[in-house]
Amino acid sequence: MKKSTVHSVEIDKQVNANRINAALPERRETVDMAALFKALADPTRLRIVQALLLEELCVYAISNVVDVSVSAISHQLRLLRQMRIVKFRKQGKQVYYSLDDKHIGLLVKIALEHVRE
Amino acid sequence: MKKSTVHSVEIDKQVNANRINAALPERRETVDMAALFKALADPTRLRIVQALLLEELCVYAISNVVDVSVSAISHQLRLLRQMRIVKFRKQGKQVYYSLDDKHIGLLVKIALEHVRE
DNA sequence: AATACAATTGAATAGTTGTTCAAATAATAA
DNA sequence: TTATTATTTGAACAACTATTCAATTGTATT
Repeated sequence: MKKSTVHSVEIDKQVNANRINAALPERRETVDMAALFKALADPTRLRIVQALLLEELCVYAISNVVDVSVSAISHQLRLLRQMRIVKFRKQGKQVYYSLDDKHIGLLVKIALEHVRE
Repeated sequence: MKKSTVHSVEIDKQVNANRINAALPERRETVDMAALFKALADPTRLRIVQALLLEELCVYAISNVVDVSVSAISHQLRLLRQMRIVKFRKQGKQVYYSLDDKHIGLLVKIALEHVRE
């Protein structure tokens, strides 16, 4: 946090903190970035995204690939929809989901390289 | 999940699920990837990482930059240490932290591009 | 209209997470 | 040694998350 002392050492540290903060993204951007990472931070959601990187799939198919109940998948798809990571189109009784973001594939690719080292 | 019906439609869906799963990373890898994203999925931790991308910093300095208590920062640094995202060196009473991962910078860069659109 | 199928929704629940607070280490200075 | 500073640690707590279950909606088929 920050002490209320006013020694020059404290002031220096504050100046340094301000200097570094000035070089960082705005807080709002950092919060948004964290939210993006959070969308990929769950194995179920990440598996959904990985599958959709390959092809468009309906909810039931996703449920089969990920091996998680249709209801749980639907809940997670809602989150991914709200984050605008996936989009969907309805065809008959089915709802087909696909990726709605060009950066996701890159993020997933780099993360995979990371864990394979 | 998966129904116990044995109609050919069900079998087809299962075959499809297997085909897609075969093209995806192993489950263990997906779990590790999700853990990596999770490390970046909190504003406090992400801010720490962003700061360390610029320069090595001691705990107190990080606390000032991020504007979160030293204790909370220390707890988060422990997580980042366990994930091998940061490393540290001790110098006198202070502990200096720096990044220990070459992929992190790229992930953060792409995420920033994403939120800036 | 009635049935079946695909997907969504809301409530409930167990498990997880981030912070605070107080106490404990560790290293240095007096 | 005692005091001071930097950091870590553990317990506690509120807030959040992912799944399950039951009920519901929407669409197509009979």
